[in-house]
Amino acid sequence: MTNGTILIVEDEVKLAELLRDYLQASGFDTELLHRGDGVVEHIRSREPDAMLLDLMLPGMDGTEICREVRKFSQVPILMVTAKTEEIDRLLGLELGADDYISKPFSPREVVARVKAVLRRVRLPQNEGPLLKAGPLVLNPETHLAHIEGTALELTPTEFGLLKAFLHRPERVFSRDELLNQVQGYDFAGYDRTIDTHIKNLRKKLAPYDLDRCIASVYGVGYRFSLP
Amino acid sequence: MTNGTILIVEDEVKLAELLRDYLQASGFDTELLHRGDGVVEHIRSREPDAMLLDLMLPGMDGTEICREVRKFSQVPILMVTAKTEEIDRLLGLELGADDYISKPFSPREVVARVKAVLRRVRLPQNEGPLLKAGPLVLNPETHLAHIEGTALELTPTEFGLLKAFLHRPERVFSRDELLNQVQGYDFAGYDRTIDTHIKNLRKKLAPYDLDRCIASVYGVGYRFSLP
DNA sequence: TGATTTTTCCACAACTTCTTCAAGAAGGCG
DNA sequence: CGCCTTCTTGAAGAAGTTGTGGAAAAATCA
Repeated sequence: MTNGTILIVEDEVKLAELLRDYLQASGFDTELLHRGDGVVEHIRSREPDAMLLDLMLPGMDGTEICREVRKFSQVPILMVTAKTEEIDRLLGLELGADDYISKPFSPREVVARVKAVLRRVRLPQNEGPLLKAGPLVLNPETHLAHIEGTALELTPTEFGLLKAFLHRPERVFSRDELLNQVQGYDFAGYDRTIDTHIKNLRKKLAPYDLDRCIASVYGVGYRFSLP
Repeated sequence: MTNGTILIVEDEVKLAELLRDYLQASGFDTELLHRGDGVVEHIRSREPDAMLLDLMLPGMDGTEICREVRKFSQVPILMVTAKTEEIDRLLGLELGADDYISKPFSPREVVARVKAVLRRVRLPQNEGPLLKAGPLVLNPETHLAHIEGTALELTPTEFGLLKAFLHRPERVFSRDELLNQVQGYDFAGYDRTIDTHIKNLRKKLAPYDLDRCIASVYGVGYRFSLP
């Protein structure tokens, strides 16, 4: 299995081959181009996973390539420039590159940054621990709740309740357990407080006909289950 | 704040003290050892940020120290040798040192090379690729922020906040997490300091209509998300 | 050092959420 | 069916959280 394919666009052949060797040693496939013209077509047809793009190229300028590619692809682009000072200028151009590396660089560093960019790009895909039940989706990380694409506005307590329920659907929770879960500590007050929260939660779920998913178990507590 | 702690291992006391003075003038903390034995233990317990290591030492040889240290630590080692010709031999030994300096040297040069080594070592940790969200671009390496081509003036704390946010958009950060992220350590004081920074950050983002990207999540913390 | 920037702290207002309570509805049981 | 217990629900005050301007303290720069 390969970590991905990296396109190297660099007119200094020796340098390009050095990068190729290092990237291959790290488990990447590589493709080499030594001129700027043809790069855009290459990306369109071969669809590499990332591109190392030298700024100064015969045939077609790196900035131009970047702009063209961004019209149709979000492929990660790492721009290689001759001088550190140039990076600020390039940033101002809003080319849409993902990283800028100035020469001279160590190949090891380049590999690290390619990996970093890929990691970042791929991150959003492997989603975190989502809690789902039918059309209902809870994301503990973002503290957002959705039903069929529309956001559900929940208070912290309501969110905590639903989280507990979705974590163990069908299971009956006593009021004490729910309070504990939601407050993080033992609550000494009125022991029917949770009823009110359940009420409010049901009200918010009602428009989606999900309020009846929260069933009360007489003398015991509450249970969440899909119809 | 100090730039780091440099361990100087050099048996000529006068020379060692000269180096110490120059390094301290450049903002480094220093530790001096005049014998080879005990260096390995010193590194293990004190964990300096880099070491200047003379080759010829009473007690334990520099090459031997280098090999021992490399068994457990990647601390940057700058080897100091009596003759230029020796460097080639040392290179052949594959000691794992990061730089070789031959006597006689100017203290100024040594400081420069210490800085260079530290920069090289720290780079991969500190900087990552560009952080982007919509029109907003953060460059962790240069500590510059841009929106639509114009620079955004941010204080270190504001930059750190935005960095944390852009690193994980959508995710909710608690105030503790944000403080930690920004200060690098646990902060015990007023627990709403972060609110003020958020306030200031929002103010700076407002001209671009990006202030509403920072949403407060009641009872939890703050979240950054594009509209 | 003095000037400037940055960070921290505070207090008040505005706002959101939580808790409490009481009355009525519904469930369980002989 | 009666009686008792448990649940639902609306309303209102209590409690907690956040936004904000501005001042004090600390750090940084020249």
